[in-house]
Amino acid sequence: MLKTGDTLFHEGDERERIFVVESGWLKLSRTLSEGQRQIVGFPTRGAILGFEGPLDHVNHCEALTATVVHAFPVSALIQLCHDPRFGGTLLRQLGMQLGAAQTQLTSLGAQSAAQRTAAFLIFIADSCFDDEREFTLPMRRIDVAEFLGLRLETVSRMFGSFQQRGWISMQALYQCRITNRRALAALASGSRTMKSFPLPSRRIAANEY
Amino acid sequence: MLKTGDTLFHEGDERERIFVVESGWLKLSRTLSEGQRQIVGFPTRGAILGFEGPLDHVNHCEALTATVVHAFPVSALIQLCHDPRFGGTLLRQLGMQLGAAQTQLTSLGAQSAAQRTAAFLIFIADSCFDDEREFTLPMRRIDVAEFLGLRLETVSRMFGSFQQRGWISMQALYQCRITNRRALAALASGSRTMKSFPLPSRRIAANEY
DNA sequence: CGTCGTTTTGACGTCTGTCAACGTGAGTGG
DNA sequence: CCACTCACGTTGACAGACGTCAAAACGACG
Repeated sequence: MLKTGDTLFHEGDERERIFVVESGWLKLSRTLSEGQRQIVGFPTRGAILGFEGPLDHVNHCEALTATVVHAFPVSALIQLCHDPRFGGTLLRQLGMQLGAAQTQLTSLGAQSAAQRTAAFLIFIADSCFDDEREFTLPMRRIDVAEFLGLRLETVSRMFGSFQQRGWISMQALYQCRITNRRALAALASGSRTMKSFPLPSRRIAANEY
Repeated sequence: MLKTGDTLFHEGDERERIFVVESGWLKLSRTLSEGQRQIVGFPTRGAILGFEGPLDHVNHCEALTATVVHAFPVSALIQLCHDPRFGGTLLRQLGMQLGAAQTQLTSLGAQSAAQRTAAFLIFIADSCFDDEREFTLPMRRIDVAEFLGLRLETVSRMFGSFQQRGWISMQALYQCRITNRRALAALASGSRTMKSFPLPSRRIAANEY
């Protein structure tokens, strides 16, 4: 049981337990020698935490929202793995997390700032559907930036462009509604570029979805 | 048993088997809709291949050198997991691969072209020590570039800079010797930047390590 | 020697980072 | 209730790293 801002474990801590997330959002990050940070993921329900290295924790993990996690000693997880009911599930979950990390690799390595931001918005929207098409960003701009490998100013500009084009609308800083999913998806997939959507002279009506 | 250039599986293929690498080098990659590719890793001895997604292969996998892999049906891998002798090892291996992907994420998101290239050279050198301090790059420039999220021209320029500074020397296109590991490591760790190592006016002698 | 694929090198453009100023909203205390 | 502060976000001007495009060099192979 963690509340916003609580740290579950630090980079370099000796690993005593493995965690499985029951509910809520966390952020998993690494720090390079001189202040650069990279967020490697936003674990949520079902994620296995603390199994990325052989001995010590290689990531820092902190709660973004109120969060419930279950703790297991490493040996218990391995025991659990021998149980025919769970072993396969565990392996599969780790496989999924590996696949997700690789997807993020592709995004960081091969996509522009606009593409990454569009993909990110769609991903978050799909993960936390508060309402019909409105959702609450569980993280701040700086976290988005460090996840996407951008500067927060760049993220802010992207959010701005998307609003100008009428693709999203933001009632409050963390309240977002996607109003043109198709355009965002086209951008994220790379089938169109930002420049191929010229800036409209007028504000686009919110019903053009 | 694969030879250079053989494909082990394609992105989108139905997954029938999981593979464990016995020896050799492969490359694991993804293609985005419009021609962009990202290499997500260079699996070698010990790596588990094909477990990154729930059903179909999400990556393309191809041999860079002559390679030996063992194939298992998915169910067999899960059975193997129930065996106390292997379950823990399997989980740990997947955890390691996840950790490696996250490390690469950090590199792509937070480091400069020079840093990534330096870290890559050190990584490869440590993985394939043919000789004392000389090794054969198992992949071409384009593969390095797509792994590091750079253009091949940029990789070529980085190799060039490192040679000019006397940090590496290349007898042939794929024969590399690290002659100043400390400088490369300082660059990779971020404790110094490229600009803080001014270009020498003369060629540096190879014994300055 | 000629061809082909790969790598290197150069000139140039642009995306994104950097730095700085300004805006905004929440919380606090007078 | 309002002034003040502080953290966070937005916006603008500018610069630099890296991408893009094109040509030349290089090595392998017939």
